[in-house]
Amino acid sequence: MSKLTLKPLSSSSNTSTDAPSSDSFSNEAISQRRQSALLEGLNPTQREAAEVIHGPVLILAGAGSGKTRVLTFRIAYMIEEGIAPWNILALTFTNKAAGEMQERIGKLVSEERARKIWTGTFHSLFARILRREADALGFSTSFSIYDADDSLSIIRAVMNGLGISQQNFQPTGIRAAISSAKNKMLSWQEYQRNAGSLFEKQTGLIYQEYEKRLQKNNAMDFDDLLLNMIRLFRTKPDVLERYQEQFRYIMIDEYQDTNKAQYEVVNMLARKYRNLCVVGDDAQSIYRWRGADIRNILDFERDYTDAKVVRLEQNYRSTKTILEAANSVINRNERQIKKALWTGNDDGAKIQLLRCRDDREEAELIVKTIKRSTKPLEAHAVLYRTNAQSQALEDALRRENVPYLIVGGVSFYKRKEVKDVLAYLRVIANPQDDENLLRIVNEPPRGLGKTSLEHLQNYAAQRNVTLYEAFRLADTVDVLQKRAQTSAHDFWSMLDRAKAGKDTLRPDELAKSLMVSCGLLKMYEDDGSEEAQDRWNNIQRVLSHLAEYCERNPDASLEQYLQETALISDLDEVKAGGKHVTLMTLHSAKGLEYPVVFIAGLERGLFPMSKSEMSQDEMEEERRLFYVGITRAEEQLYLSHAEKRYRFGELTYPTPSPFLAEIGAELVEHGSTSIQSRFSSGSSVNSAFSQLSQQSSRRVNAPATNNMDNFLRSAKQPAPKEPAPFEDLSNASDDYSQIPDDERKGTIKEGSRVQHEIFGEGTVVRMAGAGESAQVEVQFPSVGRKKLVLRFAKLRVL
DNA sequence: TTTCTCCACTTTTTT
DNA sequence: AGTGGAGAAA
Repeated sequence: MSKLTLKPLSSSSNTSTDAPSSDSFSNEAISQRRQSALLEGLNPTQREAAEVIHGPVLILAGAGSGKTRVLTFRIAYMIEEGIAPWNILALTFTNKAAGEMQERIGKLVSEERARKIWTGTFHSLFARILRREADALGFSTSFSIYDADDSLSIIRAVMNGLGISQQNFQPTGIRAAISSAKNKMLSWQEYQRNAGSLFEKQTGLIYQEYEKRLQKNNAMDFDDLLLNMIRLFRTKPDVLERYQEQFRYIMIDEYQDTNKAQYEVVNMLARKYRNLCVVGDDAQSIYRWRGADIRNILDFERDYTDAKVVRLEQNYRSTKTILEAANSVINRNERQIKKALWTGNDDGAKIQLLRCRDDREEAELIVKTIKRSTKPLEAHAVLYRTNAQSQALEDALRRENVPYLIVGGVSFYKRKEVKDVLAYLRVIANPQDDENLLRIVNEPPRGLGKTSLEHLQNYAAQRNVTLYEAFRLADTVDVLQKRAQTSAHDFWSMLDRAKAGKDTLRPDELAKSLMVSCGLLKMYEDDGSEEAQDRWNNIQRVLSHLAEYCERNPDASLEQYLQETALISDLDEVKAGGKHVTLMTLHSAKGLEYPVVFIAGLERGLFPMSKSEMSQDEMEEERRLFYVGITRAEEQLYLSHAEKRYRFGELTYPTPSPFLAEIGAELVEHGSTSIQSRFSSGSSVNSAFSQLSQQSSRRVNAPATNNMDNFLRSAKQPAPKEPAPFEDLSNASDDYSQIPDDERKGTIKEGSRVQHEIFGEGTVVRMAGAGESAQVEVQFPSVGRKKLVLRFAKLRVL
C-alpha cells in the first residue's frame, strides 16, 4: 500500500486549479468534478500520467513512486470518462498483481464495472483467448498446458528417441535453449538454420521433435501461449481485428520485463487504436535471463515517436536512508536510464548489518529481531536469493512459533501426488495428452512396465492413433502378454467411464469419484507411512480446492479449472491482512513493499549469485535485483550474511557480498549479533563495516596488527578446504552446550558401538556429511537400521 | 516385470 | 539434502 493519502474531497473546489468553474449540473460537469476529485490524491506528474489516456504513453516509474496507484487511478479515470471497462486490457506480471489492481479499481468505481476489465498476466489471458480460438490453430479447446517439468520430461523422452546422450547435453540446458529461442520467436526451422555449434545443432533437432510431440498431445508449453497468439494474429487478420476492437485501451505493467514475443503481440493489438500505455523501470529489470528484453522499454520512444513520456521520480515509500542506499547501489551500473529518484520522507533509521556465524544463526537472529519489533508480524518480509534459503528460516520461525508464509518455493502444485491428480484430470479433459497418460499409468502400479508400454506406444505410432486409443484396443495388440492386455484395457475403461461423466457431473464430483476408482487414494491409505498420509492429505486438499472453485464458479468446466491451476504458482497465494511474516525470493518480491525488510545471505557467490565466470551484464542484473530488494523497504532495512553456510549439503565459508561495500558506510550500523556482543570493543562500527565490506581476501593466519584486525579475525572461522567429518561438531553451535561433555566428545566412526536413548545399543554402519548435518546410519538389534542426524541423536559412544 | 538401491544432479531467479 | 532416474536383483 502506498503511504500517499488522499486529501479530503471537500478541499477540491479551492485547491485544484483544474476544477471546472462552471456551476452547471450537466452530466459532463458532474463527471468532470468527480474526476478531479478522483485524481486529487496524485501529484502533478502522477496526475499527468493518469490523465493522458489517448495515444501512446511511456511511464518511467522509479521504485516506490506510486506506479500501481497511477495505473489504478488511470483506469478508474478512463471508466469515469465513459470508456467501457471491457475495452480495457491491463496486463500485469503476476496473477496476484492483477487481482489486487482489479480490487483497487473496484473501490474507486464499482466492483461490478471493475470485474469487466480484462486483467491478468500475458499467459493467463492468452490461455483464455487461445482456448476460445483453438480451432483456428489446429488445437482442440481442451488443449493441455505444460509447465517446465512437463517440458523437461518430453525433452528427455525426445533425446532418448533421437539417441542423444543426456550426459553430454543436459536436458535442462536444452530446455532453456528452446525456451529462449521461442521467446525470440524463432521457429525450429529458423533455429536449425542458424545453428552453429554442435549443441545448437542437437538442440535444433530436439526442438523440432519436441514441437511435434506437443502438437500431437494437443498441448502448449508456457512459451507457446505467447507464440500461438502471434501465429493466430498473423494468419487470421479478422481475428486480430476482433481483438483490436476488443482491447482499445491497453496498459502494461512491468514493461521492462517483457520479452520480444510479448512485445510483438502488444504491438499487433495496439496497432489500430494506439492507446498503449506501458509502465516500467529499467533499474528493476530482473528477468533478462528468461528472455526479457530491456530494449522494449528503451526503444518505446523510437517505436512510438509521438509517445508521451512521464517520469515518476518522487519516492513515497522509503526513508531517505534506504533510498540513498538504493541509489548508491544502482548508480554503479553503467547501462541505465539516468534518473533522479528522491523522497520527501524522513531520514529514518540506519540500515542494520547482521553478521552471523552460520545460516542457522542468521535465521535465529532475524526471527529474534522480528519478535522484538514493535510492528505487527505482517509488516515484516524476509527476502533471499534462492528458495533453498527458506529452509533455515522456516525452521527458526517454527521453533519460535512465529506464523509465516512462504511465497512460491516448492509449490504445492509441484508435489508428485498433486501433479498426479491433475494428470488424471488432464487426461480426462484431453485424451490426446500422452504425456500425462504415461505419468499416471503406474500410479498406482498396474503391472504395466516399460516393455508393455513400449508395445502400446509402438502400436499407437503404427496405426497413427493416440496412446489412449491404443489402451482401448489393447486386446488386439498381440505382442502384449495376456495380463498386460487386460490391465491396459481395464485402465482404459476406468478412464473412459470417468470421461463419460464429464458432461453430467460437476468437475469436483467427477474428480472425487475418479480418485476413488483409479486407486490412487487407496494406494496411499494402504501404505500407512507418514509420508503417504501427507500425500493422501494433499490429494484431499486438491479435491477440496476444486470443490471450492466449483462453488465460486458454478458454470466452470474442468478445462477452465485446469487452465487456471496450470498458470498459478502457489495454492497458498499471499492473502492480504494475514498475521504472518512473509518469506520469498527477491524475484517474487518485485512490486511489493513492507515496513521492515530483511535481505538474507549477502555473500559472494550467493548474492550476487555466480557461476564460474560472470559477465558485466549478469553482474548488473544481480545489482538491479539487490536494488529491487532494498527498495521494498519502507522504514527499516536489515542486511545479513553468514560466515558459514550449507550449500548442496556441504559446508562453505563465504565472504561478504561485494554489494555491501556499495552502500555508504554512514548509512549502516551493526545490528546486535552474537559475534558483536562477544567481541564488543570500543571500535567504531563504521570502520568495522568498511573493513568488512572490502571482502578481504586476508588469510585467517595473517598477523593481527590492531584491534580491528583482531575483531575481524576472531570472528572468522578457519576455512579448511575439506572440513574433517564431525570435527567441528563440538563448536558448531551453542546448542551443544546442553549436551554433557562425555556424550559428544567420543569419536564416532564406522564400527563404533553406540547407545541411543530409545533404540538402545547399536553399531555404526555408515557415516555421511559433516558438521551440523552429519548423519550416521546405525544398525540396532531391536529396530533395525536407522539413519540419524548426529546432531539430534544424542548418541553415546560405548 | 517390478522393485530396490545407488548414483547424479540439483539450486538462481518464474509465467 | 532431497529427489528422480538408471541399472541391477528378485
